[in-house]
Amino acid sequence: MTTYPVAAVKLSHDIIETVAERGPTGVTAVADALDVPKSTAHDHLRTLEAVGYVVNESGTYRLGTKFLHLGETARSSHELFVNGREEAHTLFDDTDEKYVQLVTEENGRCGVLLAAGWRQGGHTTGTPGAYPSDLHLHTNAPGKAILAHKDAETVERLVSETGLPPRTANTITDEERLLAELETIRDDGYAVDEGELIAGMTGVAAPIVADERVRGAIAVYGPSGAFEATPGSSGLAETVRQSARTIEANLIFTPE
Amino acid sequence: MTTYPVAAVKLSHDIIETVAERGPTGVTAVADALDVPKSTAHDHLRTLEAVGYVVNESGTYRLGTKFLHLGETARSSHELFVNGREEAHTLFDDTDEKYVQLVTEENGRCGVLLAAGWRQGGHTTGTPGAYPSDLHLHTNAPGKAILAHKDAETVERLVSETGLPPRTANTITDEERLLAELETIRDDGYAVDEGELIAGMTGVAAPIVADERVRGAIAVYGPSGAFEATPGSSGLAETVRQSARTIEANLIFTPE
DNA sequence: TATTTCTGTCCGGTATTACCGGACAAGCTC
DNA sequence: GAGCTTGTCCGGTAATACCGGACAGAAATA
Repeated sequence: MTTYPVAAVKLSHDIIETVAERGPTGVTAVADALDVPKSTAHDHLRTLEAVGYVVNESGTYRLGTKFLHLGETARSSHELFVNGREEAHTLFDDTDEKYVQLVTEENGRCGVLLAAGWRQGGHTTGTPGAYPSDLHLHTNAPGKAILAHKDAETVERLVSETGLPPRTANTITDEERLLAELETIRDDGYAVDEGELIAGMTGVAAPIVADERVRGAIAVYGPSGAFEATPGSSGLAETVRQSARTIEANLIFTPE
Repeated sequence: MTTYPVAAVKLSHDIIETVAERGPTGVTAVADALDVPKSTAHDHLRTLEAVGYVVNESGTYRLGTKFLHLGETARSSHELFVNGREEAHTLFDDTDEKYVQLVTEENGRCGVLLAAGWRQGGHTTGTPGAYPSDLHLHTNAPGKAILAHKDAETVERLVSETGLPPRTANTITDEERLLAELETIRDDGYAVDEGELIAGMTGVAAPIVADERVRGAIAVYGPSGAFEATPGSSGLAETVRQSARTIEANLIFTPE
């Protein structure tokens, strides 16, 4: 069980999460949802408002745009994003009608740095779609690609800590099968997800390795119907691997 | 002086802000920057890590991608963004080589919901550039457009609370002049910023009003040289106003 | 319109806990 | 390998986060 040295911060986090889930919410609704006194919820909301994390609009609270600022700052300071953003967009342009993600690892979970995909109307806005949170590594292609390049003991530790919770019926929940698949991924140089994260969605991902360390992975996702029987036999897997290599080169050749 | 009912949350906020400014930072650096004991900084960083706000990479801490998720959630739940996003991109496409922003008001500051502008390489990524934080309303075009449609007492309150801090030499710092300009903005239907936020950058903004209430503003910015002598005489101001009207219509006609 | 029942906000006491000094180990740089 | 860092951990205590209760105002009821 993870512990929280500063309990108050954990509560504020839960409140933010609640407001995020419910959209604009009142004090009592938040208090009820988290089963804390109304006054406590109010204390936290007031501080969160003072620092700009939430906004008070005549009684109801919503998330502030400060998170957009922080999110942008977070990824702009990430060398994988800086070195991979352009190539990810190139890959996106090359693989029509699919989604492209640039993923790193954060505390044993997937951290999505870039998600291109949503085409709005006619023109490509290129604006990201969803930035999912709390994605376990074993549930998707980029996560597995990352996992495949970790030491055995790290994998063991992660599995024993968090287990292998399923997302769909196809999610790998058996450790034996996971380890076998990681072996395959190392051999092939890419990972495949056939409806393991989202039913009906297939993905191909290639790991990004630099200086003997996995820095993340780049992935292409799309409706399963849009893929060849085996993504490896089509050129797609190789295309994704090429993108990964380009980013690896950027990482290595970039000064600092 | 604003007060913080839960001091611990305020400290965590300051730590996040510090990490945001400095990029990947160690415990001692954070502690020194905020003048708190190393152990206290560590306590907070550990909790922030547990909730996913920061990531620990072998001793140094960086911001987590969770902020991207929260940022996206924040604006997706905002009716101005939902109803204005497409029109903002259309406006962006119509006004080449400029920046477009969709702005709301948050606690007397500007909240940037959408910032289109950065063209990467040849293809339009449309991906947002900067999401600035802590922008006072009087320092820029969309802010002034919003301010112009607030009650006199609200304006008075905001000015007396925060004053009129300058950003550049052109920023309005005199209350008389501000009030006069707000009058002009109401008459014209648009606001102009000539190097008041950023030296050498000119902007035109139109307020977005629905149900007797200012919901925000939409703005076009660009290098001052790219603008006609007076933005009003060119068609630009009218173009921006049209975009604002379209968004107003979306806001009013959208169910709920 | 009067009444009831919500809401969000505020206050002050107390027991919890956040803060802090100090100590440890591991990774640097001379 | 010595001397410096660094990040991490522990436990006591004084500060404070939490909570019950009370208030005013807005809806919703009648």
